[in-house]
Amino acid sequence: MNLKDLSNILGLSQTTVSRALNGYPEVSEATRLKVQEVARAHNYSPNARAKRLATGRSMTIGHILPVSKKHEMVNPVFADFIAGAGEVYSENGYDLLLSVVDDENEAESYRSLAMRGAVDGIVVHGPKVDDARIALLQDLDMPFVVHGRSSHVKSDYSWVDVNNRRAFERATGFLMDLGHNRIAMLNGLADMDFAVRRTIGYEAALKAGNIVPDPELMCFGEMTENYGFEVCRKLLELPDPPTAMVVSSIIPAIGVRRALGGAGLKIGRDMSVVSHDDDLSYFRNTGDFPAFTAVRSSVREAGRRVASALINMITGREEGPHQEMLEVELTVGQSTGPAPAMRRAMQQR
Amino acid sequence: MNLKDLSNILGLSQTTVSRALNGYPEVSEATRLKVQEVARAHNYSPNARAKRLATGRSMTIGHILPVSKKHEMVNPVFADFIAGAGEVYSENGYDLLLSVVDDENEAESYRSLAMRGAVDGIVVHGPKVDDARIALLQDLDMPFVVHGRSSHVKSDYSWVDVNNRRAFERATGFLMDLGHNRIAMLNGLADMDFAVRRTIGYEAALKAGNIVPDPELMCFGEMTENYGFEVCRKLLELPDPPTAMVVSSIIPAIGVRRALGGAGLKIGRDMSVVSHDDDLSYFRNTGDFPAFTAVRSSVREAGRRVASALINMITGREEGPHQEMLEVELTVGQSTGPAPAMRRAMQQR
DNA sequence: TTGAAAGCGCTACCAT
DNA sequence: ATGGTAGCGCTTTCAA
Repeated sequence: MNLKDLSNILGLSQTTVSRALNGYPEVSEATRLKVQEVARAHNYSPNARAKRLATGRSMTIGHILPVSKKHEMVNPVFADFIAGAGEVYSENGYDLLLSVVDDENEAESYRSLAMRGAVDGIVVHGPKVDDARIALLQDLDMPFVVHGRSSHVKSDYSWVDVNNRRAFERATGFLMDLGHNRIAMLNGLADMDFAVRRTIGYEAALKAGNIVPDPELMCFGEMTENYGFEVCRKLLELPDPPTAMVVSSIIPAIGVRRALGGAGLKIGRDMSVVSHDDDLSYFRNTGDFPAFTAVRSSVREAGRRVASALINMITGREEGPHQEMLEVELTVGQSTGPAPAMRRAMQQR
Repeated sequence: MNLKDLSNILGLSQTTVSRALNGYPEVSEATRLKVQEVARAHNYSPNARAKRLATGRSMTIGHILPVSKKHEMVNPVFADFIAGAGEVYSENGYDLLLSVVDDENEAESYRSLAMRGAVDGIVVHGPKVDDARIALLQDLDMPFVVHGRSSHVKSDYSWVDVNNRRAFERATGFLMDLGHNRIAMLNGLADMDFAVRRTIGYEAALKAGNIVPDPELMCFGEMTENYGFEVCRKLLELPDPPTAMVVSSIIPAIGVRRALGGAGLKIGRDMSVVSHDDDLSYFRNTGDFPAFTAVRSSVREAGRRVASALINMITGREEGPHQEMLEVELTVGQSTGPAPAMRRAMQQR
């Protein structure tokens, strides 16, 4: 059942039927209702391929997922983000094109998507401090929104970012309020933009309390469980080990817990830990970490915002670059509530 | 730059240029080289939208990711699978359409994809024991391949599955060889097909050793860390607790470790654990679990197989239903090697 | 308010 | 081996 068939059945022209179905104003209400009814009755849905050619838009947003050759855990944040973006796409009739490429061919993949006209816009994931993809997409004249930012890129572009600096400044300050002055930071890879911003926040908090950041306590690496484990072990072996740590994600935080357990230590008693993550399902309702805190960043919400912004740009509903900062809250996520000292500090903030 | 422009530049017809570019045999080698050269020089790539309309194929495979309303961890297996499938798609010029829907609207989503002609085929994820999607897709006349199977569906359909039954039979048998006779099973949700097959394997192994399966030791649930934790705690409180367990995934296995740790017990010494999972990155190189074993099921490889099969079906390279079983190996994944008792058992197998 | 017809950019059939 | 041309199924002018 295509438009021609449908219009024949209705005894109307394809033009009118098309207009009726697409909400054009110049169709009489009677006709519109009739058309809609018959369309539904015959289970008509317009052919997406034809529509795309005729309109010149693909109604598709591209997401590129770079997967490195070396086995790297696929970022769990990615899935959450996609879920949020996907919601918005469905609501607006967009499809989501997911391109899995190994990171060497990444540029080629963007280029192909653009030149083939396969997508109307692209979402950039995991920006580096100095990310070449931004210039590439500008060059290709492809609408895009970055999830995060790229500090060294000076041109104007659209982004939606979480306030990573402030999140880590608060997390660190929170621990300082508890009386800590040896606070370690377990961060992501040093060339990632978010990692740089988190470092800045961490250092700012320390400096505000007249603490000189100790390079020995500042760690960078891929955020795996084992990374958390190894780094925590090393930190514990220092002559003057930290008494608290801010951790970039729940995954290394699991490793931290394991390392501490191995040393007979306990989170919330012997080590205060603040983890920056959205997904607390690993720890939720366990009652195991009375002093375990989390910074909620709402990756899923970020996905929604990025998708909306991009669609608005594409459809011209929004002009210049969309730049949006999402603030995060510092929450104590455990059912048993925070330890007493922590609760006191919380109330001060 | 479109085909018309390009053919004008070349002084050839669109037909010839198209043929040259698409590898048709009736073009002279000289022309072909010339065309390819000029195409490259002018950075020509054929418009995907036009191509799709003209050929009647969308060169796109759909994956539907159902996300339930209640916060559920997005299955990490999904990402691995997608990575494998994505490779094959790239190699064959297919795009991957990812549709994120809440599980109530899932059927509608399949229907829309089919009727709009947005995809040439669909991959079905996470089949239930009795999965309605199979009949739906057959009804829609949409080529599809199931990752896994649906035991209660009697019709013939294409699937690629891991031998879950055998994996759990071997894992359980392996533990029995170590002398265990109280072996718990931490399985996935009971209505998932893979969970049923794993249960069958588990029971078969026990029965082969004249052990009557104890319902108290058989647990089903969503595979979260907390699930592993809670279940393990309950198991330890039994009058006659298990001495070993087979676990369905690495995530609950992490919870198991935590529960054991809380009780002063250690994997490999006080509790033998076999976990069925692909991703050992949580534990790799830690040397922490000399007796921790894993069944590698190669989800990524499964993604590749499913994608290839589907493409072969679509292009008619393969006839009837594609049904493929992937075997798994039982491996001791730790750098420190298995504990002595385990090593002995391994050698017998 | 409705309809006829010209594209959108490619493929594929039928000629030559 | 090469070219002319009729679609693919829709949208969108332009005319009525």
